[in-house]
Amino acid sequence: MNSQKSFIPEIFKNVPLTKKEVVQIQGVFEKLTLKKGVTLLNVGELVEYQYYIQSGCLRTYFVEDSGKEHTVQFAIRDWWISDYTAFFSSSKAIMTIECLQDATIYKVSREDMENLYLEIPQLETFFRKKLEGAFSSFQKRILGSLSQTAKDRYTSFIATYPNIEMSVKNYHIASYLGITTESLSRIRREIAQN
Amino acid sequence: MNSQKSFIPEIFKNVPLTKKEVVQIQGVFEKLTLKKGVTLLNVGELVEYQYYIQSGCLRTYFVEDSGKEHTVQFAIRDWWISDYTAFFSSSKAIMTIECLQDATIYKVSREDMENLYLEIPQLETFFRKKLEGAFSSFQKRILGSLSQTAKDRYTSFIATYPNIEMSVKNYHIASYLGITTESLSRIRREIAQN
DNA sequence: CTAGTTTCTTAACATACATCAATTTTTTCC
DNA sequence: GGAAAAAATTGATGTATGTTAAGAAACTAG
Repeated sequence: MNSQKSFIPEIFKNVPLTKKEVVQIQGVFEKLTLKKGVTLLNVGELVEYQYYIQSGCLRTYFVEDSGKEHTVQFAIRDWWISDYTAFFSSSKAIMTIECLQDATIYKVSREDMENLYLEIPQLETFFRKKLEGAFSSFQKRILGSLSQTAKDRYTSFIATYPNIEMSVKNYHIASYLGITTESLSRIRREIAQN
Repeated sequence: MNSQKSFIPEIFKNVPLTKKEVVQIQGVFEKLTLKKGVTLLNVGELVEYQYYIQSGCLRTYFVEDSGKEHTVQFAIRDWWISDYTAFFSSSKAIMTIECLQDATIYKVSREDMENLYLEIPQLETFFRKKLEGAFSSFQKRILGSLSQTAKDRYTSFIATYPNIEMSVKNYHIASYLGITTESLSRIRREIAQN
């Protein structure tokens, strides 16, 4: 039945794993295919899973009382996504995860991962390092929001994430940068002119 | 000589450690006492250490070309501090760490920690969970900067970190919130009046 | 291919916060 | 305890980005 190559070595690149370990890890992952527009996680739901993106594009966003949306994270090929604040504390989602482009993803529960860490410590190291990278990115984003104009933040965004820019709407980018779609439009015009 | 109780169980609260492990860990930590005003890390220096705060108050800040300062992190009792982006990648500091109140701290190198992780996996779990918490805080801060007014961010700040507010200058808080000291002053007046 | 819907753009006006320039208050330290 | 330095406050004015409202452009689905 299972003639296709395992996706596990692809996810855990550079992590040395025995065949037995690959099978064991594979057992706790579940494949999902998502259509554009689908909601993967709703506000108020218990967040038990995080998701590895094999293809497609998703975003996590927060909705204010006023109805305004704020994109916290985009994810494309080889990224992970969840409402991490809720995931880490096994609590209820305050954010929504939406599929922006048809996607193939793998889900895994926090509980299963924590159990695997005990048996395969290099998995914990793998995720710790991912987390260190994400921490640095967030810090950079905070610094940007403190020190850069909207135009500079947009320019950095498209330079840093050209693949994301391609697959999302401008108003998604605006809600990630913390500006209105109208302001982004003006910024784009300004950039196009000069 | 060493009649005082080890500080290690205090740092790694809730981590089960044998006496031998405590001694081993203790061997890679070094105690420092800092006077208010001292700079612990300068821009351009290789970042090999992170620091655990036993008492006192420090901050990490970034200086723009224009000279404007942006506080990225405060740290008080039982917090850790570093220029983490540089620390995680063993590269050069882009930020400065400054002592704001006389402090007693413990420093440990990334290399020593990574080696300890291999022998004492529960230390890696401890730091991974710290990192998860820090990740959530950063996410919350990004959401705040996207969705809240300066006044709301200030109110949240003093509610969340009353102990920090006590030990730092208003202009430090302003530079953390991403506003000028003049704006913070107006916000404080407004709050005092109502 | 066309009608309807979604997304993007533009313009006029509003507002939160920044800037500049004093002045007052608080802290430091001899 | 008083002079000097540092920090906080205040007012007048400027600016980046938001808001509202409309229309143009780009998709989507029958």
